[in-house]
Amino acid sequence: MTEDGDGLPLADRLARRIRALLISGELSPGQRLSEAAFSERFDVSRNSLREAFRLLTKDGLLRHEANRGVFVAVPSMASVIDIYRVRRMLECGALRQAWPQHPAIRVMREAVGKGRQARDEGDWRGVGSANMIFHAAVIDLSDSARLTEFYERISAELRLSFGLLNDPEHLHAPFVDMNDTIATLVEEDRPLDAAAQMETYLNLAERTMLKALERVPQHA
Amino acid sequence: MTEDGDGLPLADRLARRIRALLISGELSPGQRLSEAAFSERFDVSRNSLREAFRLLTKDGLLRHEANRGVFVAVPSMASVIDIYRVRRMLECGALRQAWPQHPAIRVMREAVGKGRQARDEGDWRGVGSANMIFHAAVIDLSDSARLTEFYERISAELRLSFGLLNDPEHLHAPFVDMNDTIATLVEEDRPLDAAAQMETYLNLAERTMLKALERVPQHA
DNA sequence: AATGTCAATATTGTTCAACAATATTTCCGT
DNA sequence: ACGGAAATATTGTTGAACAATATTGACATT
Repeated sequence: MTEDGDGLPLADRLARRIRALLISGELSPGQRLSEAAFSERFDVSRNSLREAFRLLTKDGLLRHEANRGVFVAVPSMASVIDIYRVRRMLECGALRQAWPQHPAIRVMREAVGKGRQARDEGDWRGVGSANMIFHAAVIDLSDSARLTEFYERISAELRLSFGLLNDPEHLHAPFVDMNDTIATLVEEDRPLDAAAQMETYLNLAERTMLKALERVPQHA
Repeated sequence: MTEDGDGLPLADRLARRIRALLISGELSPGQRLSEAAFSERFDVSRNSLREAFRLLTKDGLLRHEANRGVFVAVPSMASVIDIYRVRRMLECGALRQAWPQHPAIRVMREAVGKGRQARDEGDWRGVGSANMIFHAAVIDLSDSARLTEFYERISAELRLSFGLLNDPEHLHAPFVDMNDTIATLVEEDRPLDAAAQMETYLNLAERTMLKALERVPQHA
């Protein structure tokens, strides 16, 4: 189950591990990542670590300041707004041209089920996770490897923002039913309605997110 | 005028230089890029070069095979199809929500002018260049930094495919007038028509591209 | 106490040399 | 011509080194 990516180069594996730390919130936004400390921690050379840092910087998860080192990116309102702009473009676009027998719809439907169950059990983390799966599946409707990869990056960046919030998982809960509606609309071959519903969803989610972000103390 | 990006880290500057070689066709698809040869050529260490290679690999311009090295990516029909899928999503999406006073429209209009002039002078390279500017400006209509950056990557990848063709620039020429039409539709606040026109454009361009690619001998 | 200066220290940026692991080529016997 | 083993070259990764830049701390001045 735990695919470690053994064949991949060290830097890629490293990047993956650090990414996991980032989205799980074990590294806080703004925190400085010392090359010496991390190469020690992961027991790799500084050179290999630097390659990994570069990848994550390109993904927008780390920020690089010349001669000062790399820092965990600090999500801003601007970045959240931009990310939701991207999501509207990609997710609504994918839905609009969706075809009702597409295999990804099965994944969407399963994610809705998982989300509902998790919500009923009060498992907020599970709700969030099911939500991620749902929206990734929506992107898969477009059948584009490049869009899927790009969305992964955007999604990781958004999770960084969620990490700032004190009570992040509750945000997802109200959206389980909207996912259900969207899935149903696609299944019924009403792609335009599905896209419209997704736009409503994303606008609401964006507002909720920004509102929650507003009352986060420091952006330092 | 020649912004060398002096403040940037060496690896980034290197990546930029190599990228220029790639899209200008000085490095052919499939070609192997020896670490030793290139670190010699650019007078940098192997480590720095490897960092640059990693960035370009992430951009899809290079391919990395374990213990065998990096190669210039060989564009396939599949990649062209995927890229045009992305372009339809992004460019049509950007047009659909375009607002007639957006500053990017000025850039689009200027690009149309440049393209027309270049075409009339038989400057096919200029036509292609103007075309690039036009479509990048279309993306800018979305006001998303992340989409702009993503499109840059996609665009570079597509240029790699053009490099395979024997007579690449002629492909752009017929599209100058379509760009004009699209710009006009946006100016007249008919974003849906503009998007529809763009879809026609992209479908046609994709077919043309695939047809031209079909008669390229080796894909080795 | 607050501030500015300058040396001492730590960190990043980059290079180089080394070696293990893996590919590629060369050579040789059949 | 062919298969296979030895020789060679390349990548993967490490460690140390040093220059350039940033941070810290001590000290003197106001």
